[in-house]
Amino acid sequence: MSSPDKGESSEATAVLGDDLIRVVKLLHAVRDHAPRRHPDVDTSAYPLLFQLKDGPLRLSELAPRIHAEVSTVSRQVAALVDLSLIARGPDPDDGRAQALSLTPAGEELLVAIRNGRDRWLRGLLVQWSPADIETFSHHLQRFAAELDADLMDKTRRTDS
Amino acid sequence: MSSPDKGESSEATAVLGDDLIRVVKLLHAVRDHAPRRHPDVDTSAYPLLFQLKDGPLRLSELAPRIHAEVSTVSRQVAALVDLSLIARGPDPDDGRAQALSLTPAGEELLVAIRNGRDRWLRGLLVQWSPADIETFSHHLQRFAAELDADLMDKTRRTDS
DNA sequence: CCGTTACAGTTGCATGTTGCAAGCAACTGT
DNA sequence: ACAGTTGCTTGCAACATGCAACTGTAACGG
Repeated sequence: MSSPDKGESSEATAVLGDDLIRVVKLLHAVRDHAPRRHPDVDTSAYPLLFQLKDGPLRLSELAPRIHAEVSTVSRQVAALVDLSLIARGPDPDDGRAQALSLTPAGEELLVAIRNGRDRWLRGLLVQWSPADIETFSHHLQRFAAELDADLMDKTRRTDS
Repeated sequence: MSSPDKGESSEATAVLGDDLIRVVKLLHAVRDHAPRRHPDVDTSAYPLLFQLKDGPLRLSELAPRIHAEVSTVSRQVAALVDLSLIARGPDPDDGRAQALSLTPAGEELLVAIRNGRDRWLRGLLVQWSPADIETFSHHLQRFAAELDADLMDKTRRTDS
């Protein structure tokens, strides 16, 4: 504590870890102050909407993508269907399954959310140079890829 | 979608936002696969330990730092006291308050957690150049600062 | 010096979310 | 046609959390 051992080259990742956690915590806290785009839609529903952005998905496909249980997602989907934000379509290949897709209202909400977040981020980073933003974005993307691979590895090992 | 409108300078933050959320989600998911350093300590207790790293704190000081209610933290603290990971000391200035501090066992656990996370991160970033890690860390730190300021601003405005 | 108000922390209660397991319906292979 | 599997829903119980009421201590004013 008394002597800052900056000399250790291994320290880099340690401090990175601290900041990583700090950012996660902060983002979580900020989320509670974000303006509501829709009175009845909780932020926990956003990931669902985002996943459906690129086309219909089955429930069983949707659940693992948001790292949640099927039963949980089933309930969340039910709520969003009641709000007419997503629709259950028939799956062409399987009568049991359902093809979940965004309704026009759902897409609209998704755009509103994304725009709002974008506006907020832009305000947050006004003082950043475009190059810095670019680099940060690139690193973040790469980091996400590493995480994804790591997680894939870990889940595969557990499922064995 | 068909035409990649990279020309729009505003697009940069939008994609950054997506990746940001993606990383948060992934980190959350990875957390569940992290090895347990202590059988009875949940990951939700880690923030408490980290906050006490730099010296004793009152409960009322600790709670806002981890963005939680006093009552919740009170229970979490009670659990950790039972495990002898943190200790309640008397506050020199105020008999009602308590000075929470890490016990030796608590510090030991904290070090173990931090080391484990560091090892994991280092493995995750083996293919990154030290320079990239450095830059990423720096940007992350700066981003955390922006977030902090934003959050401070928002909470202050709400409390008014 | 004593009474009143303010503050630190704890606990009871109600609420909301989650995971597991059982159940139902539909598909697949023999 | 039948057995087993798969996709999804729902009942149940456990858990964490926030709010409000409570206990005990300190600070303030007469």
